[in-house]
Amino acid sequence: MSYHHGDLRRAMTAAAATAVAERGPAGLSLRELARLAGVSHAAPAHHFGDKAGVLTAVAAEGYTLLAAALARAGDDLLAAGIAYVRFAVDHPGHFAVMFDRSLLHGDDAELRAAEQASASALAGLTPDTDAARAAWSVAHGFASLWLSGAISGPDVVEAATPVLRRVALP
Amino acid sequence: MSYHHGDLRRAMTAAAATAVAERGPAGLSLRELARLAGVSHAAPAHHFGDKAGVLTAVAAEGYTLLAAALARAGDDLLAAGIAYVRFAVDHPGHFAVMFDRSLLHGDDAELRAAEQASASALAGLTPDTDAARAAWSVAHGFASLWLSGAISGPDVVEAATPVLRRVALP
DNA sequence: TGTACATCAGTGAACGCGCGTTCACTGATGTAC
DNA sequence: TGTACATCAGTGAACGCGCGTTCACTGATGTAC
Repeated sequence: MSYHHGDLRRAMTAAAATAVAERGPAGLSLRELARLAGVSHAAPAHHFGDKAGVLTAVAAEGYTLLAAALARAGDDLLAAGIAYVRFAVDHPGHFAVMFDRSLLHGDDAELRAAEQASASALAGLTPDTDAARAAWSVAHGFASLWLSGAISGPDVVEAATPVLRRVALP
Repeated sequence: MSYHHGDLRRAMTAAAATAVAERGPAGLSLRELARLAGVSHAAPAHHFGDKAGVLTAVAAEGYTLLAAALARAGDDLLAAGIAYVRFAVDHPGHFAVMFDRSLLHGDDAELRAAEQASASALAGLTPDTDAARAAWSVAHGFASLWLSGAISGPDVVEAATPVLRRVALP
């Protein structure tokens, strides 16, 4: 690795997401992040300013990934719900950070844009607000409970499908 | 206030719940907790051992409160859902800590008993696992999204009712 | 093709701070006699 | 009723540690000529 890392910013958001997935947002420090990325302890601040800056970048990345996953599901409520749960389980570090505004720079432009993208993907699923909220709530709740270990089983999708179907059907 | 506080343990869990509600579990330190309770910095360790001990006590209290709230709802799925959401919104500090096992002493006897109590209150609502999971998921998801600000409105119960009803109806 | 220079990503030493932990202690309470 | 003693809740000084922040720096890259 040369003096100029080349893609340090990306390497650090990836390391941050992994660390958050393992020990929660509380456990992350800029110095640990630097260690994980194999870089001096002052480097993270150079790119992100502070810890909230790092987590904001992770959250923005998360919203972008989520929006893409939802878009792939088209207008099928059940498929979207499964995509949502799968996203949360596959990217627990991103998921943990996305819905905790107190950890983020809420006015960050990149974050806002990414949020907007996934919000409209969600809203596009159904014109009925309550139906959309119900679909979002089950998917979000199931994902959270699964991640916390409160609901468990051999396979997430298999466990989630019958639960999501109770709301997805018209 | 005398040398012996008298009910310091209770005062500290209450202060901890408030602090967690305001700034999240990450923001809490034993020294801050001592300050909030107006007591020397070594006192919290005397009662709880460490930070996880404090949060475990808060979580146990939360599960006990939740079990009581669910019991009051009887076997009405919708009423139970509303009670769940209300509990989360009224006790955000407890709620934030209850579902993050990494913050707790998972083998604490008091915690396990309280969890057991609210688990059986939940399981008693319906014999159908998927229906119970769906009800739990919507309530949990709605409460989480509301607390994060992702869903908002003038009144929680008013907003939650039509959403919960989509799952509560047989 | 070669040299000079600007830019900026990343370094590393230094600092002050809040933290958790330890430990000998002190003051209040309850109990035995 | 009074004294002696055990218990334990809470104190406060001291410690070492990891943290974020600052800042003068160094090395790599790109561009002008």
